[in-house]
Amino acid sequence: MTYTTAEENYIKAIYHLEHEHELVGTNLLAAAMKTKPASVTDMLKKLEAKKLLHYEKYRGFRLSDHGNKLALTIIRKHRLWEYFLVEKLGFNWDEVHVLAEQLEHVSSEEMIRRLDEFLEHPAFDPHGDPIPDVKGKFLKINQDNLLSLPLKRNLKVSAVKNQESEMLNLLTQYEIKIGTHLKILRRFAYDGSVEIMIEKNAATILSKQVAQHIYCNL
Amino acid sequence: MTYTTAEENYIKAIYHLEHEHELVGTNLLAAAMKTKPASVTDMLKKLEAKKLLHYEKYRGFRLSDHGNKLALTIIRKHRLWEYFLVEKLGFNWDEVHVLAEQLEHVSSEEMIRRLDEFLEHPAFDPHGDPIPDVKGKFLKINQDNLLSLPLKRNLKVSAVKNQESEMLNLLTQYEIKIGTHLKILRRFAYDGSVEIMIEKNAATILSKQVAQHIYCNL
DNA sequence: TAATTAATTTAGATTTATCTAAATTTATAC
DNA sequence: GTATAAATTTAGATAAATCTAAATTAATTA
Repeated sequence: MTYTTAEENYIKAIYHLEHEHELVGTNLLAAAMKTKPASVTDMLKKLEAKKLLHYEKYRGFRLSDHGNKLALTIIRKHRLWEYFLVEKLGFNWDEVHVLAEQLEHVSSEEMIRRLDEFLEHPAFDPHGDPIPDVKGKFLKINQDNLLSLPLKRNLKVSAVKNQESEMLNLLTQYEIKIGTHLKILRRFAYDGSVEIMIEKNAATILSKQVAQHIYCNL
Repeated sequence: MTYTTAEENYIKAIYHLEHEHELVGTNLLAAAMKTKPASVTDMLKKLEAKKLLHYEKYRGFRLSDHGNKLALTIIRKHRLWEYFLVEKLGFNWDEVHVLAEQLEHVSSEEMIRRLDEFLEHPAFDPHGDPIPDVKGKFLKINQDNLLSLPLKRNLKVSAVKNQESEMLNLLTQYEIKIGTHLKILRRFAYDGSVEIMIEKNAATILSKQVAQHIYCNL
């Protein structure tokens, strides 16, 4: 079975939304895909016909096991290419997401197997996200974002869950990257912003918007 | 300006046909693209609108300077990816053409510049074809195929101009690859076949079909 | 439970790509 | 130079993708 780029992008988006939201509907998916709900309905039917999701009209939809597996192979490809672009070609972590979106649709199981081998089976991509193996398994680490972690503990940045280059640029500005040590000093209820100390530097305040995408482990 | 995959494939095909044939017409191009002449005409108009070729209806067409430049960048991408797949991922030379056809359409000038650097600026791809540099320049070597080269001279295989894996497989069978030394013993007028000696082995006979795609220099 | 609102789907229009068959132009033969 | 053949283009049909607007279903509220 082969899938179009559009189909693959839908499957990937549904996978991510299912992990980020309790309920995933046509409207939410339309917003994520930057298209209209009517177009989403059309695609849902196509994806159901290809057995990638369970779908009952007006009631909802959910990835099938098959769809879930496909999503993981696409995510695997995406993250392996990101790793390649940063580690081998020397790109910055904020430049690779868009390129990987193209490369992930190049289809060859064998090529990805060999790429994985060439890169020596990396477990995490440059943003700290785990790379699924051939079977779709990946390491889960105990991590949470700066809005929920406890104050005054030594934290280490493990992932950044927003890959727009504007966001990643900002983090570079703050000198925050994967592995950076930091401590949460306090939170401001008024706007949700968070005061942190990065490594041994002076304290800085991050907006709620930024803080919620930074994940750390203790 | 951006180009669709279909447009890029047409430009590449026209470039190759212009170098292999005196006259390139709608029918020939249709055959090369495995489509119908009417579809070719439609595309020719699109490519002319994008200033990639000169076109006068019923009279003929030819790549513009701009189109020629585009063709060379696509060929550059294709051959760099082929080199990567063989040298870094360990593919055989007969497996990479199809993959490179997909990778060549991933668009990023910067990525190709970095890939070229990572590969240390290779001058030839795994089939012996020259890789154009950023400006579209490439090394030209004095080579000819086994149908036209002189008898009883020491020759070295410099390129193979047919990248179907059936052909490349056959060559592997004969133990012929880029760099192999051989000598032409005689030609048979009846069917155009060619008797050669490969390295220091016993003599073998190649069909005209095979011999015409093997290029050597003295 | 009926009325209202929100979410979702359907129907039909639009765009793009490609095909077949017919028409046109150019090249070739007599 | 006219007739014939070959190459090319045009016109119109078909299929896929995506949109707008209207219709339908489900959820919410009184």
